[in-house]
Amino acid sequence: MENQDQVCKNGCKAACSENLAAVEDALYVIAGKWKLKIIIVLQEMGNVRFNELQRLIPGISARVLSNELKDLELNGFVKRVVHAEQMPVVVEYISTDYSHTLKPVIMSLSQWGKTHKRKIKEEML
Amino acid sequence: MENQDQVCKNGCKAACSENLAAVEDALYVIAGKWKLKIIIVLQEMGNVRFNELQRLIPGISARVLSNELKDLELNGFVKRVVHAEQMPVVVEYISTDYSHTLKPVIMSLSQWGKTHKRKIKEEML
DNA sequence: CGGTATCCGGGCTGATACTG
DNA sequence: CAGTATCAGCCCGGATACCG
Repeated sequence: MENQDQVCKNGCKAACSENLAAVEDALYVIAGKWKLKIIIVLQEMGNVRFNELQRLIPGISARVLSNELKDLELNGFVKRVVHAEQMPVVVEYISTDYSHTLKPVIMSLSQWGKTHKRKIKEEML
Repeated sequence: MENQDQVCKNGCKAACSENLAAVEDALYVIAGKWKLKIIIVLQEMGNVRFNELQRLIPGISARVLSNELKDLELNGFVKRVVHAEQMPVVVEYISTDYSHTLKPVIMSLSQWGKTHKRKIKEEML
């Protein structure tokens, strides 16, 4: 029986580390306080300018927003569009098609966040 | 038409900030480099002891693991079980029922992580 | 408007050593 | 085994000022 147990545990370890690696890969790109939030806002609002973006995401500073946007652009989640025809220059950020592959992740997180908040509130009583 | 645009944008803002808040609530609890990983391992392995847990999660130090586990226990994701009958004392950590409500989140992240990795690999060529 | 440069403080972290 | 204590470094991120 000890043997059976061991066999099972080892099987679990394999499945486990596979999942672990996949989640790690995902987290590597979208982890952090702001990345997902920026993606959400851009997906829902369409095209957004820098300062408006900052206003829509409470608490983020210009420097951090700027850095995050560069990162997101590098990873193909965000496109930076410059309208040079206007003065002063207008810059807009839009979400890419690829960023929409994150929809399931965002939905499940949002869903869980809602039920979690409900649970917390009930516990307060 | 400018008006229509404005109406739409405002509608989006409402929906947006709702989603934003929900995701924020979720991230508040499970964000960070380790939390989800610990939960995954515990869910897949059943009961795991401290040092084994550390081995299963490459890169985590004892101090950090200890802190994360306390956090997770406080938030109801993990149960700490002490088997006092044995010497030296055996401590096991197990995932709670509530932690299983995160399954959809974990699955979507894992799924996305896999396809993302595939995409990255293709881009390398 | 759309950022960047610099300064600076605090917190997280790894390393190491230690305990019951 | 299952952690905790201490310390030093460093990176993140806020505040502020500034630029085209």
